[in-house]
Amino acid sequence: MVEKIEKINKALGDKNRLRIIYMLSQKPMCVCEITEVLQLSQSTVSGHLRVLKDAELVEDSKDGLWVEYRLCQNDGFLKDLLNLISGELNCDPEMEKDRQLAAHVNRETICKK
Amino acid sequence: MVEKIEKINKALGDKNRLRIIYMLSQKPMCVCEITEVLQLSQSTVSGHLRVLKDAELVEDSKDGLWVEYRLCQNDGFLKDLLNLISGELNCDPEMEKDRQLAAHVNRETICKK
DNA sequence: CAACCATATCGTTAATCACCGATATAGTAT
DNA sequence: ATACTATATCGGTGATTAACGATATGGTTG
Repeated sequence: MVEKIEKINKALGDKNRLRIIYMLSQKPMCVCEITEVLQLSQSTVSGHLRVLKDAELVEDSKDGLWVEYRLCQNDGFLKDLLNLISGELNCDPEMEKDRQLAAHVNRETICKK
Repeated sequence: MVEKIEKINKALGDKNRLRIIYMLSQKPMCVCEITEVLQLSQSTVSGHLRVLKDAELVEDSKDGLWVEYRLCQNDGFLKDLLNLISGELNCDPEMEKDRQLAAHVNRETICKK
């Protein structure tokens, strides 16, 4: 349906949400880790994740106190789309920076203060 | 660059622009023909086309009095993306309706009054 | 059960956006 | 040159959106 595609593209039409998608294409992350990398308020990040989840680009699960987010990979169309976009973002230096930060970020360390 | 992808997805994050993209995936069309199918004001359609052109999803050329729009197909990423989305839209009954209207619409007829 | 924690939701604000009618533009035809 | 025509641009309006701080939620731990 058009509305579905519209919603997906709207969700992907924001830089910070693209940053989230790109990081999640590397590994699942919890909200505090994503917040740490993006340097936005926790409520803003939570809002972005809601938009991505509403568009069924992302799904979540509990890990103790944390909520872990990961890319939805069931649908063929979605998988193709996310691969295409992640592939394109690979060349971006800003994404490279996020990727390195994301690789070293740790939920226990972040929340231990 | 992220900004480029962001702009493309923003452009595709609107139902009427998706309708335009889908019609153009069938054949090039001029503004008055697109306007006729979408049933929006001419200025609104012109605005949508500008957004699509700014995102380099679409290009235009003159045909006498008319301006004809077509999909950009040079870039590999863009081609893949547009194929993916047009393919998905194929199953949508609303798009099917647009396609039929678009097939029978004629610039001389529209402007002959 | 009480305190605590990570995350979600709420209320607000400033910015962006879709839409329209009216007008400007630039090319064609008379 | 003048009139006409298809399209682009302008100005305004109501709706949506990204951001924040403050607060609510609901599960975990003491």
